[in-house]
Amino acid sequence: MKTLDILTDAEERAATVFRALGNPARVRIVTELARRNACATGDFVDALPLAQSTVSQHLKVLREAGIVRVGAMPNGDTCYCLEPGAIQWLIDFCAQVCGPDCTVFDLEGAKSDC
Amino acid sequence: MKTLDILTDAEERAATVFRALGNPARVRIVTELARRNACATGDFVDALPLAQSTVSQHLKVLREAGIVRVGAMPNGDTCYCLEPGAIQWLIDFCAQVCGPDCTVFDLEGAKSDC
DNA sequence: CTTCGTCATCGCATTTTTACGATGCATCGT
DNA sequence: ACGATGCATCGTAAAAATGCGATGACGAAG
Repeated sequence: MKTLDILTDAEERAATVFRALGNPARVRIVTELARRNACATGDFVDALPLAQSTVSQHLKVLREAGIVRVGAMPNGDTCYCLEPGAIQWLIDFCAQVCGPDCTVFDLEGAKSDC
Repeated sequence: MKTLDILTDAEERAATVFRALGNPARVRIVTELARRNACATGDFVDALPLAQSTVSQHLKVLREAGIVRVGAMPNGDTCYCLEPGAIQWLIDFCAQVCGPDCTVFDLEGAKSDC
């Protein structure tokens, strides 16, 4: 993919986060994580019809996009949590793109140029 | 990519929209569209360091993901607008995933299992 | 020390995405 | 009728993503 260095930092980051979330397995991982607060890798392997190595890859993508964080359970097991603020940042980005109150212009609307 | 039919409809749609937005050029197209309300294809070609055919492809992806809508200017030229509600839907999805007030759990936080 | 359980990473095959030029196809002005 | 203009689509090449088994790393349990 072409680098496209005309983008703002926010746009660049948004594209990265969007891409990371743009996969069914990874969306599921995130929703699962939001629901259960913290999961071991194995939990995702159980919850998804994918091989362990594949799930691990997906977790890596989410980690590198800053959506997910690895930690350790009290018992020492690895665990994944949502990166605090990552989703909120995305929401803020979207809201800002759409304007203050997310006004979207309709083809029929008075504000439209179409 | 594996079908992963365990996903809810919302998750499925979210993954599609995320994927469509997960590209620098397409993020730029959307922000440009939000800023200028309506654009002809040529406007994007001017604004991006990409060939016309490539831009057209990106617009197709955004169309098929329901993020963008084609219409016609008063003078008959084609024009693109943001699909009303598409971004808002995404915001709502994210907000819902995170919980009512987007509570995100920190590794150090009292609510964390880590 | 050895074994087992839990993950990450590697290597590879397949599929998908991305980008481009070429081509087709309307519409507009002349 | 004719040549521009503005786009979409096609065909194709290169790059990236996806998925899996095999392998390695490493602490727990025995």
